[in-house]
Amino acid sequence: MTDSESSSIDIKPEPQPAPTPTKRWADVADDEEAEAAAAGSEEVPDVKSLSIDDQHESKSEFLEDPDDANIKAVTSGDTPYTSAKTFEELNLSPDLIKGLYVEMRFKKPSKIQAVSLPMILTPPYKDLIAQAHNGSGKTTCFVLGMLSRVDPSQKVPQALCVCPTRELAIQNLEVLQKMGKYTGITSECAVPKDSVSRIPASKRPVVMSQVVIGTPGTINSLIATKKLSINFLRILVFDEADHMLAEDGFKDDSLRIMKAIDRSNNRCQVLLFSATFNEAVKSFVTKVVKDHNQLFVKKEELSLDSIKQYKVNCPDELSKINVIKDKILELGQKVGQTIIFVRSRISARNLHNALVEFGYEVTTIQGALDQADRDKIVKEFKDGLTQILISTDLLARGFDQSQVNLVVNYDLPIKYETREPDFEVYLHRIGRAGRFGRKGAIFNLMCTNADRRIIEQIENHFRISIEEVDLQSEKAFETALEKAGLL
DNA sequence: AAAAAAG
Repeated sequence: MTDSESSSIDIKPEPQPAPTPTKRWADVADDEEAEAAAAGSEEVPDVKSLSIDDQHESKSEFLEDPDDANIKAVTSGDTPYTSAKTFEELNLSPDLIKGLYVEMRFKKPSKIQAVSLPMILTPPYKDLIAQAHNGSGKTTCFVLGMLSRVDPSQKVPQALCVCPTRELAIQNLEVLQKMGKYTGITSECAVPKDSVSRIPASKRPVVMSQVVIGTPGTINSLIATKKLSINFLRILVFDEADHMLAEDGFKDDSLRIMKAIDRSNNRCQVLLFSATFNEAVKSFVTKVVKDHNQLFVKKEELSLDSIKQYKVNCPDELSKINVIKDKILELGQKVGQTIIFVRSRISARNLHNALVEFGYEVTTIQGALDQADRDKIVKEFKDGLTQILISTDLLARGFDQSQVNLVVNYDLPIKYETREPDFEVYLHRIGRAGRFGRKGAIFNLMCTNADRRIIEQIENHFRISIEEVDLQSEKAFETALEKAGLL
C-alpha cells in the first residue's frame, strides 16, 4: 500500500467569522429557558463537516473496528487535526504505549480513536462531543484521553469520569488500570459502598488518586464534603453522556458537578461520549459545553449489521416465557451467553422464578439488590460461570462482555411517560451483543398490538427491517441463529 | 419504571 492512497484525514475548519459569545457551561442551566426562547435566532456554529471515509482493509482476522466510516467530524475554531494512524504520533508516554500494546493488545487506533484522540490531546484541549457505535471502543478513547492528560508527578485528582451506574464505573476503572498499568498513575472508584463497608462521605478519606471514576451521587457528595478536590482537574468525562444530561436521566446531578468544577477551575476539558444522542439531548449538550468539537453518526447508520435482529409474535404473556425456554435458551446455550432485558424489577423476578422452576440456571441483576450481590452476579457472568442473565436497564448501557451473542427483549424498551418506543435504549440493549464486530442476534418478543407498533416504529426510525421468526415452525429459531452466523 | 446519596 502506498502512502498516497492511505487514509489520513485532515480536518481543516473554516475561520470563525463573527466572534461567538462564549458561554460557560455553568451558565447554561440558569438561563436555559432564555436560550430555548431564543432558539429561533440561534447562531449556526461555524463548522466544516466532512465524511470520514476510510479505506477498508480486508476484514481482518483480528476483531477490529466495526464500520465507523460514517462519523461526521465537526470542528470549531482554527485548530487543525490529523487523524492518527498510529499511537506513536499521538505523543503518548512510553509507559502508556507499552500498556496499549502489551496489556490491551492494540495494534493501531480504531476509527473512533484515530479521529477523537487528536482532538482530545491537542492544545488548547477543546471540549468534545463524541458519538460512535456500540462496541467501537469509546471507552478506550476517553480512558486513553484521561491517562495521557494526567501529569504523573502531580499527586492530586486530575481526571474525573462520571457514569450512570456503578457497574459501568467499575468496568471503566478496570479498563483504565489495565491500560495504565505501567504509568504509575493512581486511580479509584467513587461509587456507593456495599452495606457492610458503607461510610458517610463526610468520614471518607480524602481522595488522593489522580483519576477518579464514579457515579453522580457519590461524586457530588465527595465534592460537597471537600473529600474530592476539583481545583486541579484537567479533564472531565461523561460516559453515556446523553443519559447523563437528559431530563429524565442525571441532568441535575451532572450539571451540579460541572458547575462546581467551573467555579473553581477554568482549565478543565469536558468530553461527552455516547453511542446515542437524540435530537433533543443533542441540542442541549451542544449548549452545555464550551467551544467544542463534535463527532456524530447518522441514526440510520447506528444499528450494526453484524447483529441480526428478529421479532417473535407471542399470543400471550405466558407464551413469552415458553419461547424463551423452549426456543431461545435451548439453542442459546450453544452459542454463548445471553442477556434477557426486562422492564421492571418485578418483571425480572417473575421471569427469574419461572425459569428457575423449569430448571434453568439463571441469575438476575437489578438496582434493588445489595451492592455486594450486584458485584457478585456481574463477576460470575463475566467469568463465564453463568450463561443466562436477566437484567433491567441497569446493564442496558455500556456493559461489556464479549461472550454475549444473544440479547432478548422480553419487554420492549418504551419511555415511561409517553409509552413511545425508546430508540436509544433499544440501541444500547442490542449493543450488548456482538461486541467489537462479533456476531450477535437479538430477539424481540411481541405480544400486544402496542408491542407490534413499537417494533414497527423502531424499524422506521433506524430504517431497518426486523425479520419475523415464526413460532410455529420447528426449525425457525435454528435457521435464525444460522443466519446470524452463530450456528 | 430504572438508575443514583445518605439516612
